[in-house]
Amino acid sequence: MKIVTQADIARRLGCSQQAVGFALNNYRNSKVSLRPEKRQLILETATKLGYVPNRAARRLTRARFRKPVNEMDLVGLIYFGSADVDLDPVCIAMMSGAEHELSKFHASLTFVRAGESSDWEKVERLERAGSVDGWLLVGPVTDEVVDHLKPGKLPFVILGDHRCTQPVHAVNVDHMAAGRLAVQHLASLGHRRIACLGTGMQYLYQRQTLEGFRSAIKEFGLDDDERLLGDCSTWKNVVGKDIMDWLREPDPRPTAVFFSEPGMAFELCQILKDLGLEVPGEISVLGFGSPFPGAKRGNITYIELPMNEVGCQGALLLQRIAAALPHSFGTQVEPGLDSRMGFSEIKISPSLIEGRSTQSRQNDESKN
Amino acid sequence: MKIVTQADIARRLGCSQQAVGFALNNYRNSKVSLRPEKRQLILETATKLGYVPNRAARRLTRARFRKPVNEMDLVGLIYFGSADVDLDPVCIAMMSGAEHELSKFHASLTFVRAGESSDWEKVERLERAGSVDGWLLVGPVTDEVVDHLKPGKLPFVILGDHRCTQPVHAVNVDHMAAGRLAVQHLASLGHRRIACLGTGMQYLYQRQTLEGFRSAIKEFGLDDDERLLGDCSTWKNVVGKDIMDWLREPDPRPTAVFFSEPGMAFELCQILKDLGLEVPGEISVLGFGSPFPGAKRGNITYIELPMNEVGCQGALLLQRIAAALPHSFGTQVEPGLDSRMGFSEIKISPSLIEGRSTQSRQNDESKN
DNA sequence: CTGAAAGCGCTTACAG
DNA sequence: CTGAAAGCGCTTACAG
Repeated sequence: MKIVTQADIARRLGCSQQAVGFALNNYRNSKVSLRPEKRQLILETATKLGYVPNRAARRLTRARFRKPVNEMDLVGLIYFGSADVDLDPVCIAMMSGAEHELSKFHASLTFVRAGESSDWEKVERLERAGSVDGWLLVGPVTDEVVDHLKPGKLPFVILGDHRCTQPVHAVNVDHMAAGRLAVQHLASLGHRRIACLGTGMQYLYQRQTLEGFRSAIKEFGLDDDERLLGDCSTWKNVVGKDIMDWLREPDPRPTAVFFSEPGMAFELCQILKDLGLEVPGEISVLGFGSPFPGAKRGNITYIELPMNEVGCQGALLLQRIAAALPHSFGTQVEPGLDSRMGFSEIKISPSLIEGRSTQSRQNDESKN
Repeated sequence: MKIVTQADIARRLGCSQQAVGFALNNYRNSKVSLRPEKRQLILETATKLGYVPNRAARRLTRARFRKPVNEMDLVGLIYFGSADVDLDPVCIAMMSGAEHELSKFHASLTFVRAGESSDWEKVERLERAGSVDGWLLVGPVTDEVVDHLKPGKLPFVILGDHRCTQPVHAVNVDHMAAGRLAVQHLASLGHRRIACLGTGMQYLYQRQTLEGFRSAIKEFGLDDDERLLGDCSTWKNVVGKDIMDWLREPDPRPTAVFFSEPGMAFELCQILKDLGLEVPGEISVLGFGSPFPGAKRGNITYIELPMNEVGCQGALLLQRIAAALPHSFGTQVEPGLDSRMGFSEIKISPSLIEGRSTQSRQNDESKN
């Protein structure tokens, strides 16, 4: 594969190499001007010859002018997690989304796994080798991690749940909204007694989901009964046992259950069936999460957590931060996005995917 | 972060920049020679100042001499799979292994998702931008994919199962050996009637596993009974139903079941329990796969498919192929690894992780 | 407005 | 043996 250069195009058209570079890149501070037709001709020739800017050369030139990156072409995704545990599918979904978004502006994503502290060397090497323009962080990111990254001066954005107390750029799913959406949907179907079954309050997302759930219950004036909030953290071991006990407890029984833990609603439906409860006839089930095994299989209504979208937005935010860094020349800095810029905490709204597990009886019959 | 260059080191020591480059890289054809002490001094200074070779500059220099890569620093992993399906954990495990191995020689891995044909543009752009040194391919790789990649002249290695008919460099788990290992382990525990439960013969790995299983059954002179080979492709819908029927069918009943599909042995144990069969008292269970949810939870003996290792070995193979490409100068080419080199099909052996689901009764009691 | 030049950091070829 | 130079492809500053 022959590498096509700006010089090749210039030779071909009998113009200067600089004119080609200018036509292709629109150097912001260049005093060069080109007639539109000529510009057009250059662009056409470039595509015809299959010109792709050489990343290495660009990078090297950047180094010369000690100019911070304003168009990233390589973003590193640091995955924090021990090497002997399988990669979290949620993190992988975010990675996938980020790659998709980056590819739109011809940037790519480098995967870096950081399991132990010695892996910081990898990260630092990439920074020193000048081959990465910014970082996306996924996993249990702590203040310590952030402090480690700051001296490198590269922009970074945290994707998903994290454990930082200092202000950072971050993108995550709006878990409060998810809890609220669950209630809102079930309430709109006429339910007034809605149960919420989770696996504890250990993680922030669990507390946030529950908070959203409870505030919506109050807001809509539904049954605010403590006994409707269940915990099934042990269900993995004793399949169904504790859940059955809990389901028998509240009187009257709820007409709908929101299962606020990703991906287990399918099993819940089985258990309800075993208990002799018809879904959705006697009890509606609303699931939660993405990726969600069994959602299609069981045709379950669920709240989708768009983790791909978190990755996409993270990549975009990183791009924005980079574009806002001060340039070496006098271009106007995008207002509010330079060093005085506040840190962005972007929240992505969940959406609801309708299945049959929340259909009212009439609808169910009319469709059969 | 200040970038430290060879020139910085040279200035500091009052020697030539070329001497520094030579000390650090051992340019193979250079006529330069250095006194060991001087060399040592340079290396020490380099580490003290935190010197890391600038990738972009290296790449650019490579372009000058039109020399094929012999030390890769950026490998692209192309993941073939539709964008709306979650990433396969098996592929992700291979990616993780590859990244780990690459990081050992200071190379990194770029993730490229190719779901539709338009994504070829991404791949080609990376090649034309000169920013990738080789490819690792995961997913349903076909001859068509390979043909698409060949003109780029970059070395590539396929990881895991694929659908190519032409000779390629590939690394995969040895599924035949997995089937054999299952029988061997159970036979060594005294079992003579071993069942094998899978989910069909659709995929090559399924046929291979079964082939290994059957050949070992014959080899060890165990019960070679067709009825011991079960299929539960429908079990996802009708939990347990068909499997129960099948388990009742052979008479006498098997004393052990090898579940030849990744990751469902835990559920199988539940079903056996429901059937009133004690594990491992009345029937032993041997699982299969990696990642394997529930293996630890259920303390199940299983055959581990080391997908990480597949990734590692793939990265190493790619490195070897690159190193064997002809150089522009007269260095000896590693024998048998240049263009006349055969294509490598590396098979990684699975290993067995012992749990309690295959313990004999005596052992079980003695441990309680 | 256009063209020639400088130089990023590196590896190699060439001259003393 | 050592040193100065060439040049990869690009972006920017400088001169006509």
